[in-house]
Amino acid sequence: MAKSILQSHSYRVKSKQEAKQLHAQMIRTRAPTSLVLSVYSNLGLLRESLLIFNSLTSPSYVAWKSIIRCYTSLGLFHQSLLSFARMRASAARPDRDVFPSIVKSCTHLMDWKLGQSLHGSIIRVGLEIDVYTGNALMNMYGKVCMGSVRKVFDEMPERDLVSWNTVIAGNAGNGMYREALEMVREMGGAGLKPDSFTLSSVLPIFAEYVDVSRGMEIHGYAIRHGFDSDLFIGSSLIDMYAKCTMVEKSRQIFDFLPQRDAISWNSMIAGCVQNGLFDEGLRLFRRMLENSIKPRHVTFSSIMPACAHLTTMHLGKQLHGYILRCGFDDNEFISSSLLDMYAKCGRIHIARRIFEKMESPDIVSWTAMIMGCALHGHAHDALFLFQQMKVNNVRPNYVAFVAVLTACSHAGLVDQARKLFDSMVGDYGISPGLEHYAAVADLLGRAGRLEEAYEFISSMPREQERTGSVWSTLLAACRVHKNAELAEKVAENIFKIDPENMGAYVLMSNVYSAAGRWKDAARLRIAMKGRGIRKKPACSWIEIKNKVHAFMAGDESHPKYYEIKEALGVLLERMEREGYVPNTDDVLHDVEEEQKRHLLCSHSERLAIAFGIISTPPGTTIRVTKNLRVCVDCHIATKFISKIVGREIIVRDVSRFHHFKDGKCSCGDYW
DNA sequence: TTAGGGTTAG
Repeated sequence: MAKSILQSHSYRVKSKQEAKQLHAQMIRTRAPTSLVLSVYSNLGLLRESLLIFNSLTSPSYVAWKSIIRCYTSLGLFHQSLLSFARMRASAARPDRDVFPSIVKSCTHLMDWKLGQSLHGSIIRVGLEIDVYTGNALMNMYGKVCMGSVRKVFDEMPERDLVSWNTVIAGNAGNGMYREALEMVREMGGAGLKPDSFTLSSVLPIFAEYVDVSRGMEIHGYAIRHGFDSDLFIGSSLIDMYAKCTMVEKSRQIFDFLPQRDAISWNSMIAGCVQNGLFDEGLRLFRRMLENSIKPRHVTFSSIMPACAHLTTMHLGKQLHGYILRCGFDDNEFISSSLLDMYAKCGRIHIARRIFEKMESPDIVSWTAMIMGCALHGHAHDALFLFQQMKVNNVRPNYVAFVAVLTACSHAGLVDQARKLFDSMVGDYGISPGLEHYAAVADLLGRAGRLEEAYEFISSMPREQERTGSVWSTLLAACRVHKNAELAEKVAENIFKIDPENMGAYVLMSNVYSAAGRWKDAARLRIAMKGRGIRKKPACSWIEIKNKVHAFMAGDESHPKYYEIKEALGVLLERMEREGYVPNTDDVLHDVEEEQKRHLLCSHSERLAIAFGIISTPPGTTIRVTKNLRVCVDCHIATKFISKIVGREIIVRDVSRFHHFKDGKCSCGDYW
């Protein structure tokens, strides 16, 4: 009697309060305790469930089942498996409604051995035909062996929507995109319609393919079926559009989501950062915190590249502190992004320390570290790391070769680079891209092997990749080696592809000036003006007491301008006494020598360095960042300055770091 | 019993 009352009640119980009331009623009617237990466990009330369970001297099958399912649903997978073992020892036989939970626990704990033996038990008791059990098994195999997923799926006598979704997710998760999409089609043939689970497996595929038109088809389907306000679909859509470079669309979806969790915030933040909207990414991150959404580990690896690209150390350091407090510092993704940030912000030693603490660095960690060395001109460290990486059975990929070739190109290791280039193609079958060609071509050119460089660039198989920037490196080399003839040939190639290439105009006009062909130089400058082409303005900045001070070339707007100018005057006098001779080669303007000297002194990096010197105590390291390459004269001058004021001056230009100390620079004057 | 977001790029 009591039992039937309870059974009719139990599925309607929705709150703890109701459950308690029912419990009281059950005690009065002397209902079986295992039923009370199932009411509590279905609500995920572990404390209440355990109180009852532990009072049982010999728990029934129903009692075991309840407690196991309660553990699994709360994510307490170890306890769930432990209870299962105890249940078996007590001779209670497992049945259909306990296996799915157990298999799920196994899956989360990645205990594949136990999972397989469970599969054996399931077959022995003939439960492999059960849909729920089969689905749980497929889900487990989806994380280890797709072959087994197919096998279970093919042998299932009955399949439901979850079965299809599980196979599709398995295929998608294992990079078998074609198969996944094929199954979505087949599923329609079996009379089942894709639901929100299906879509959230499919959307990341189109994100990966950068196929926005098919992504939009899915978006349309989601709208028609009311899935577009689904939290999961929302983040997949945000991600898909962002990966297809349509961040505005991502933002629209984000702004209109009825609710947002940490993952939707993260998708949006990552979307901004991946598309170069670093400030916006950081703004959103702050807003996320203001909204009391706790960042997850993924959030940190998404936001860190923003600090790296903006070279804002103090922010990156704050985040590092946060990461340590959260205990996320052993996460590979976070470590890689952290070491990259430190390297890009000039702290190569900290980057190295983080790298060395990593248990098993993956290809990205190695590459970030190699790139960091390249950035700081530590070419031999980079080459050594590249070897070590291979010894550790990490196979170099496209990006790794970009990094190691960059290291060579920053140190003038031309033959090393050619060997690496050949090995990339011959040993690893990687087809070289623009970046690889650019690095080698740059090296050949600067080594004076101009014709070889010309042939090398001309050998690029894909014409569309022979861009202005690849040719420009050679053009710059032609200027240095004063080969006006080849330069003209190169420039012709550039203007054919990219008639607006401002850098090429400037370089070519420099080539003509250097060769004394003033008329030609003037002709080009007029052409530039006519086309409205202007040089990218130079800008340098320095962080003093967490405040960024920016200087443009010839900038007189800084409140301390007169002190800066005075300091530069004093420095110039001392530099000249030490033997400094201004190098006016880079000064394009047709002006008097005296004015050229003045122009050099007003270069943005020099203003920033002088401001750093007068704003910090003696001995403090000066760190300046510049948006273009350091000019030849400023490089010479900074070496003198470092010696005169006895300070280390670190300048990060657009491609690398220069560490100036005692009158020398870490780049060995090769940059 | 099924789902979404992450690190490296002259």
